[in-house]
Amino acid sequence: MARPRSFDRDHVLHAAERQFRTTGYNGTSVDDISAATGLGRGSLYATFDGKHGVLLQAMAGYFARLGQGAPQVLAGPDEGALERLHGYLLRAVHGVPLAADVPPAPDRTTATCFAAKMAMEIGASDPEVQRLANDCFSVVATAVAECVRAAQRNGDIDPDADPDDLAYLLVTIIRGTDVVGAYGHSPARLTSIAESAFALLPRPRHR
Amino acid sequence: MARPRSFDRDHVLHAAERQFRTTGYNGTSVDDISAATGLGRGSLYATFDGKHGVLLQAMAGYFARLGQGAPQVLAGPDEGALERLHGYLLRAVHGVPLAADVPPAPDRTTATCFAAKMAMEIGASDPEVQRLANDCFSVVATAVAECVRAAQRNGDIDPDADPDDLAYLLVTIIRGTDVVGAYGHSPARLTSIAESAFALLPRPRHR
DNA sequence: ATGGTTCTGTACTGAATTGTCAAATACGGC
DNA sequence: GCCGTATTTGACAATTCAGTACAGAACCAT
Repeated sequence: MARPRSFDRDHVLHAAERQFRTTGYNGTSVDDISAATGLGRGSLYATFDGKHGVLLQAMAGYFARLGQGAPQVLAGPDEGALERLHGYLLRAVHGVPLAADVPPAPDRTTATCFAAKMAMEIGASDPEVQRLANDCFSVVATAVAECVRAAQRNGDIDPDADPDDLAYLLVTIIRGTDVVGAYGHSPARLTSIAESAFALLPRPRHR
Repeated sequence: MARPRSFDRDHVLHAAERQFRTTGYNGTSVDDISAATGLGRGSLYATFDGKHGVLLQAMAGYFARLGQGAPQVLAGPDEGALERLHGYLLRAVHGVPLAADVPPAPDRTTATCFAAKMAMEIGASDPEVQRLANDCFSVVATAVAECVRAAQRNGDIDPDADPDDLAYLLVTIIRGTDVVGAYGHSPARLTSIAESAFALLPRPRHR
């Protein structure tokens, strides 16, 4: 028995995420968020507790999408595991694959990992942001490691390799391409880097 | 016949770099720079043309250090090339090796690449920053590629591997560890990632 | 010593930003 | 149809910020 919300919470957070992506955290004012989301200042403070709250909840939403999308893309039968890994690596470079059917890359701004960008800017002085960002890393690394294990079971990756170490390395490479992309390199160059990484994966001894 | 400068230009730019590293570009005010460098606003504007000018010149100074340090650490006889690459990879993870004798790592803030941090924050909307950051990338990648070629000549790396592709991948990995470091991971974890990367380098076919 | 030139520090202005508040509004239950 | 409640809106004050201007200080050459 009261006035209901006139906005969709997830939609607002997604718009805020876009804004934070393009202008950074310290580079966006509350008015920017207000303009991007269509919400007034009052509503922003009442619902999300200001700029910082919007960021935390936007990151939480990103994490939720990631935690659902990454396993969905990487999980599956052992036979196709290596190929799934290959596809993930290539697509991740042009935008974190959140689902199998989601198109890969609009532009570079949306291609980089939101958590990585925020962690790089303010993670060192904001423990909550750092923790949320690391959660995003972990959920992806775990899904990748599981896929590596599947590929090992299928005989496509050297069984002596530590799947967790390999997963950390692969996700590190993907994050590295975010940085290289920020340098202005072309998507083709980033693809080439991802292919090089894939080519170096340790194969079984012989046969 | 006039009053000389009372400050050392490089020293000031280095202090500004530290400030930008810790609070980001948009997170630092001119007063912050003034406090960090000891220079008054007037001098800052007269000498560096304000905040943006300070950033550009600080990045130029970083680039200069990089352009001198990276080749110095990586260049040398073919015999030790692989080991130099190994050492560079391990040390780069804890701070860009600017010279052979410079100690590796104070803390994480100074360990990450200054150019990478600035490019990630404002590179997309600041072509000058993006270009300067990419110059930093290029000068390191070139030195790494040269070292890879040396290792190939010495029979330590598969001669069929493209040294430029390999160099891009290696530098991408190093930049990736900057991001993972921003997530809060321990130096030991970053070292482990670097070791994994080194272990995957393509060795010659056999013998 | 002295004058001219450059540097240094501070005060100032206009704009931007943050967080809060109160009045207006819209909806659901009765 | 009416009322209570939560949302929305816009405005407000206090602070911060960037960039400029100006006056004083320091130095070197003569």
